[in-house]
Amino acid sequence: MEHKNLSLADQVFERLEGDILSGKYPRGQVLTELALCTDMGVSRTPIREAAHRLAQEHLVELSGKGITVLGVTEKDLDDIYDIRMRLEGMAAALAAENATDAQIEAMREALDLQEFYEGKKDPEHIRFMDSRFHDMLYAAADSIVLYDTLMPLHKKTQKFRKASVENQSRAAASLLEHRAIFEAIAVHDAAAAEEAMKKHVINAKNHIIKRK
Amino acid sequence: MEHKNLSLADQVFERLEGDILSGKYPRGQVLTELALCTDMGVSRTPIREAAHRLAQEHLVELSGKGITVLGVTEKDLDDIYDIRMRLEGMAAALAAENATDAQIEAMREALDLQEFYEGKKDPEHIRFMDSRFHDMLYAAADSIVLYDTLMPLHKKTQKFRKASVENQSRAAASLLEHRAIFEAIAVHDAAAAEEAMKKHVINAKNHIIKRK
DNA sequence: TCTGGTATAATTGTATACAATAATACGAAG
DNA sequence: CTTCGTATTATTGTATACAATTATACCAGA
Repeated sequence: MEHKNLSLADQVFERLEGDILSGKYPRGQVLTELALCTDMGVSRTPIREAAHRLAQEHLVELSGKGITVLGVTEKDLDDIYDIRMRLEGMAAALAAENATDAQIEAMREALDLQEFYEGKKDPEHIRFMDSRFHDMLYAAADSIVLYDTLMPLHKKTQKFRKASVENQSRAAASLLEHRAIFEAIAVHDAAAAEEAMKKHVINAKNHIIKRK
Repeated sequence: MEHKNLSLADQVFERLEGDILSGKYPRGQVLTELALCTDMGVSRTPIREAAHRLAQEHLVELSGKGITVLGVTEKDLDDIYDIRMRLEGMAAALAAENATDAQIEAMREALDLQEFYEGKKDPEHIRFMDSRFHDMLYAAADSIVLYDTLMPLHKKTQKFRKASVENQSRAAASLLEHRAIFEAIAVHDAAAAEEAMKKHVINAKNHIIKRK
C-alpha cells in the first residue's frame, strides 16, 4: 500500500522535483515538455501542470526555449539555512506550547527508534526517523502556514541532509540535539525549545558547508 | 505601459488571488472551473493552471466537488505575522549588509515621497510607497529564496494593511518606523535594522489585531 | 424514518489538435 | 567578416473533446 491516489500531474511533479533536487537534472539543463512526455509516457497536460508548479517554487524557469533547470545554488542553500534557523525555531516554540501528551509520547518513541538505528549504523532508517521527528514537530506546532512555508525549504535541503546522516559523528550529534529539543518540548518550555532548535539547524548548516 | 506580456493563466491567477484575498470570494465558497470559464471568458486550461497554483499556496482546496475557497483565517494571519516578524527582520539585516549606495538613495527618495503623501493624507499613494519601500528592501537583501518565501505571506496581509494605512495615526507611526529601519540600513548596521524591522512588524500586527 | 445501494449528474483529469510565440538558422547586403 | 532581416523551426499557450472520478439524488427495503 505504498501509492496513494495521486493524479498523473502529481506523480510527474514529485518525480521531476526529486530528479532536480537529487541533481539528476543539473542546473542549466533545458528540458522540453515533449521530451518529458515521451520519457514519462504521459501527455503534455500533466507535464505542463508539474512544470508550472515547479516554476512557482523557482526550481525551474520557463521560457520559449523550454524548461530550464535552476535547482538549488550554494547561495540558495546558505539563505535556506538562515531562514530555517529562524522558522524551525519558531516551529519548536509552537510545538512546546501546543503539543499534546500523545504527541509528546509519539515523539519520544520516534527518538528512541532513531537512537536504535543510530546504534546499528543504519543510515536509511536514521534518515527516515529524522524526517519523522521533524514531521511530528510540525504537526505539534499546528500551523498550516508555517508548514507550507517551511516544507519547500526542507525539501530543498534533502539531498544534503542525506549525505550528512551518513556521517556517523554527525548522526550521533544530531540525535543528541534532537533529544535536547524534545526535552524542552516535553516540559513545554518554548524558549528553550526554540534555542535548542536554532543550535541544531546551525550545526547542520555548518556541517554541510564544511563538507564542500 | 502597465500590462506586461502575461499569459491568460497568469492573468486568471492574479485576478482569482486578488478576489480571494480581498474577500470577494469568502471562505467556504465553492467555485467550479466551468463557472469561472464563463465568468472570465477563457477556456478551462488557464483556469485549471491558476487553480492548481492557488491550491499550492493553500488559498483554495481542490476536490471532486470544485474549487473551495480557503483564504486567510485569523489564525493564519496570526502565524503569518509571527513568521514575517522573523523573516522581514532577516531581510532588513541582509539589506543592511548588502545595500549599494544607489539602493540606499532610492530608498531615501521613496521614504521622502511617503512622507509627502502622508502629509497630504493620501492613503492610495501612501500604500503604494509603503509597498515600494518593502520591495526595495527585498531587492537590497538580494535573496531569491527569501523573496519567494516572504512574498506570498506579504500578499496575504495586503487586505489588512490597506485598512491600516487609512488610519492616520498608524500611517504616521509606520512612517517613523520605516525611517528607523532605513537609517540602520543606510549605515549598514544589520542588527539595528533587524531590530527596527521586528518592532515594525509587531506594531503592524498589534494594530491589526486590535481593530478586530 | 433510516439505511444502503444504484443510477445519474456534475466535476475534474487527461489527451490532443491547433494557434501564437519565441528561438534559430540562413542568406544577403554592407 | 559582420550584421541585419527573414524564413523556418521548435516550443509553449489555448481550446476542446473525451475519460475517469467524485458527488448527489433517488428509490427500495428494513
